[in-house]
Amino acid sequence: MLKKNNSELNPNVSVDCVIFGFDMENLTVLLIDRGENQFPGSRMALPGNLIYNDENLDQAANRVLEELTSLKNIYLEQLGAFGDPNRISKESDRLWLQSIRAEPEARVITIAYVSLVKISDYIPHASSFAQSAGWASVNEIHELAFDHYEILTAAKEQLKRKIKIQPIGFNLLPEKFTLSQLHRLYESILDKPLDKRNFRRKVQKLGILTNLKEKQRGVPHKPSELYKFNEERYLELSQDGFDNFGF
Amino acid sequence: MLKKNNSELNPNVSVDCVIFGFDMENLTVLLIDRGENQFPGSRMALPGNLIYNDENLDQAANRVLEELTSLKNIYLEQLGAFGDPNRISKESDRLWLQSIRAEPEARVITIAYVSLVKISDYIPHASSFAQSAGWASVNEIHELAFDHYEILTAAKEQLKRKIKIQPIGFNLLPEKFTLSQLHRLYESILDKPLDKRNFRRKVQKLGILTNLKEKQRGVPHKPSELYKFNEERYLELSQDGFDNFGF
DNA sequence: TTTCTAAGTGTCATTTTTACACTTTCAAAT
DNA sequence: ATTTGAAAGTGTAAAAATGACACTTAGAAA
Repeated sequence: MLKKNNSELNPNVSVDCVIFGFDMENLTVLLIDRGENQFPGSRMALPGNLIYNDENLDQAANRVLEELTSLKNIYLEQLGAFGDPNRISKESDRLWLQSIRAEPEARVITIAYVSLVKISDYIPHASSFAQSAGWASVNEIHELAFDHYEILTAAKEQLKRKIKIQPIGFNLLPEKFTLSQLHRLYESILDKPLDKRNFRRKVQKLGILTNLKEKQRGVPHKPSELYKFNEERYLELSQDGFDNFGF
Repeated sequence: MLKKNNSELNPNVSVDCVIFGFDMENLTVLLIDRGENQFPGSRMALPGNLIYNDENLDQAANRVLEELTSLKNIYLEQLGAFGDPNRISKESDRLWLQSIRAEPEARVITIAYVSLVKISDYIPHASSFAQSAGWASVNEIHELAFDHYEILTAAKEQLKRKIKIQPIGFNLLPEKFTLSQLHRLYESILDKPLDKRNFRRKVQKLGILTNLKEKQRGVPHKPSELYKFNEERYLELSQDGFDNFGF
């Protein structure tokens, strides 16, 4: 194989996944740990990998997501491309690439994806080159490998924007959930308090929740009623331009 | 130079630009013409080109935009990445690539950008490989080269979404414009009629228009007052979370 | 039976939205 | 000079949405 320097190579293209979860307290994101000693300061990274030559970008993201979480048919949406020529040139990042990539010096342009998963469905397990993987509270993260912090920030903004317009938040909750859980989810994504009564009124008026007529059990306070997201109803309403959750 | 087939090559990465204009009647988009005979059905394409190895994606988009329109400091925003392995495999598209690319068989992943320009500022001229370039009414376009029609569709949707939230529409109008022109612009982007009085009330209440106290001249009807976009005022208002144009 | 905790509930004032039709001003034509 | 055509510009009332606000209830645990 011919050795080339990076200016002779075409760029590599990767996908990186911002996989959000919700632990009933805070918005969380799935990170891989690159190991204790080698990468001081930014051990953690978003999961991602190079794309295959015969798959499209969505397929690549789904594949990487499945390799990481064993989850299929998950909400997944492209965030955008990140391609600064220097995005991989921090010394610790270069060392890591040397250990995992065939062309460690090549420029890497990455396509970021955002995914929302029910945290309960996810069985954490390390992937090939991650020493471990796990959830971290989004607002406790201040540094990540490469430009992943920038990607995470953009993902949070996209999520804020989208959740006001489409009922994607349900992807983060279990099948059965309480209005209070939904309320806390919106507060943690929008990062501001929302009035309880106004929130409930608004959500209920949308008409896309089914009251399961079933109560929480075992909680040391008044038990909440359980609801589920009514997708059929949502699709009906979507027909005639229903696009505002307005929080 | 070693000859490689496409599965041995890393992908090429390009930028394609969806450059919107407004001719006071309809939303338009800048297309290049690949020539009469060779590419029946889809002569027209979005302007775009391969990125350089030492520039980031935004720089590449700005460069390509300037090469095409000689315009600088233009509203420009990333739309997303399009990377289907077959996006360049239509026969007519392959022929064209053979005439302009060093690696015509390589997979090309493109990063699409959306740009808004004042049509009056643009002096159309053909670029290196375009026989000509010019504006086309967006809703008269039904086919384009590669996956460019798909990109255009996504760009229209992004524009619809954004114009409801940020005052980017002003980028499409001349410095001085009438409320009716702004009204028509919004109608043509949102592709639905908007009530004249309600539209005016809403826009005026925003407080980001300066009335120039100056009238249209020479029109065969009551002349309109002219306005300009007040950017300073907009930035002030943006401070405390002003983000809804709500049309 | 008391205590703790979160669930659940209604009203009123303000703002926003929607629907709707006639008068005004200019240029061009007669 | 007068008429005509064409778009500019203007107000109101009813309905809907929003925002602010505090007490009662149901269950588990002590």
